[in-house]
Amino acid sequence: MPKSPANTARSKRAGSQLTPDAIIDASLRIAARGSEDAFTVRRLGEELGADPTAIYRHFRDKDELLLSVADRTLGEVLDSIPEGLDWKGRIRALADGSLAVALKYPVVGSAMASRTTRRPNEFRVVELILGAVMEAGLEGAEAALHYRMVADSLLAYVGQQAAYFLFDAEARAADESAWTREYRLVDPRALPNITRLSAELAEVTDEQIFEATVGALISAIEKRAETLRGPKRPR
Amino acid sequence: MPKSPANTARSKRAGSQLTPDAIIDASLRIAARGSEDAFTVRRLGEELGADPTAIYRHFRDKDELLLSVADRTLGEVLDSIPEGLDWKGRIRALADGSLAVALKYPVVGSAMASRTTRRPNEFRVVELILGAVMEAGLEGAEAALHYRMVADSLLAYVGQQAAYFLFDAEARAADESAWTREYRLVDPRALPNITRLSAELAEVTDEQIFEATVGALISAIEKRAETLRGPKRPR
DNA sequence: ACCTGAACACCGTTCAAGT
DNA sequence: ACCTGAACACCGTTCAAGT
Repeated sequence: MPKSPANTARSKRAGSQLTPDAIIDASLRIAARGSEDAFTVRRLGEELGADPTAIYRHFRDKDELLLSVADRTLGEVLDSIPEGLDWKGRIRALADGSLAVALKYPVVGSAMASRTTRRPNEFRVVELILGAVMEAGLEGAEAALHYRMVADSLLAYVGQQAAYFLFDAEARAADESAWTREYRLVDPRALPNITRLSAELAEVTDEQIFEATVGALISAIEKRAETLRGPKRPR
Repeated sequence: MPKSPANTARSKRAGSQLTPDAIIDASLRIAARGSEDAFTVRRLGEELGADPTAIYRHFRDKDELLLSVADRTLGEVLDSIPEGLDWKGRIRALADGSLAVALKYPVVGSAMASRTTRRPNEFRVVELILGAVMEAGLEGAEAALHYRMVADSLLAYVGQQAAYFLFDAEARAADESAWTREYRLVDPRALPNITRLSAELAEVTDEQIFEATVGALISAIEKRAETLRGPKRPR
């Protein structure tokens, strides 16, 4: 903050002072551009108006930067969850928020899906899911197991969606036409089920699939809690 | 097959004749080495005893090669499913087989989890799952939706497991210690659920999680079929 | 104390040249 | 008709040199 005459106009030289937060901000701006802009160290330098290698002064390597970026996006997910929901509502809100944020920053969502960030917001998510499964009626090892089921399944699903979203538009269109076109042209003798359902297969939407998946996870928790609560009662 | 004196000893020059199948075989050999050996075009050339760029004579690019390799591994999964199982058994066998094969060839499993190969064995897998959900009692749009739920969830889960397996041993160990160590050192006031369950969290196994996830998918199908079959009957 | 820029060891892919 | 090998346009990261 000493003399530096004007650090607004030419941001390159004078007011450089890179900070971890500024680097994370720039990373999110690039990530939000999806498949239009690769998330590279050189691109990041450009976005910051600094030398590409400057970030190594603030993060050990690209992986550590990505973990920090991921934790920030986890914060966005947590902020999107309203207060006062019951356990099912909280899990649904977490699921919807995770998908939305993963599709907003697809590079982050796809790269971090199989990772553990071990940063503050991750702990808050764990706490949230554990609270939900305990409110549902699970305890101890059962609560821990079902937390992992929800967390791992959701993260995997959302990560794959983000990875798919990262393809450029042409590659995605080719994949999608598989459902609408190629499944209709299949040998009816060898593949009778596909033949019979080719029209219905083309009409399933991503939203329906996600809703069914999240619903399956919630039902599993509910059912397990019921079984443990009243093991005597016949069905 | 003309003169070529000896194509056994020095496989490099004489008996070159690369074929797509030979390239896929070599790819699987490299993929099976997991994190010990990167799956690169140059490594593939080495494994084949040929110039790295020779594969471009048989595959448009690395992505197309990977899709072909993936379809071969799908064949391995299908071959591992025994005859005569009921629908639940077939889905479980498919799930177990997919996980096993994805962990056997982690590069393939992780790269292909968000893709559609549109090759023969993929159609056979679709046919199998559709048959299972129809045997469970679902039809039309419901069968199509639940097929997608099973396929997408399973593929995502298995793909993430494979991606995680691709880290080298040190990085994995660091991630695992998070469960056993860092969760015990958390602020009990801010994160009471984690504090209470830190011991149980450390003891959940991957096998339990996968079993719970697959069970949740099967239960969801069963429950939906029940609801559609007898909509009148009260619970 | 932080940033720069050349350099290194990698990638996937193209293309003229060989046989 | 297929393979070779130099070359290109990229990567992430290191390190001596600048300020």
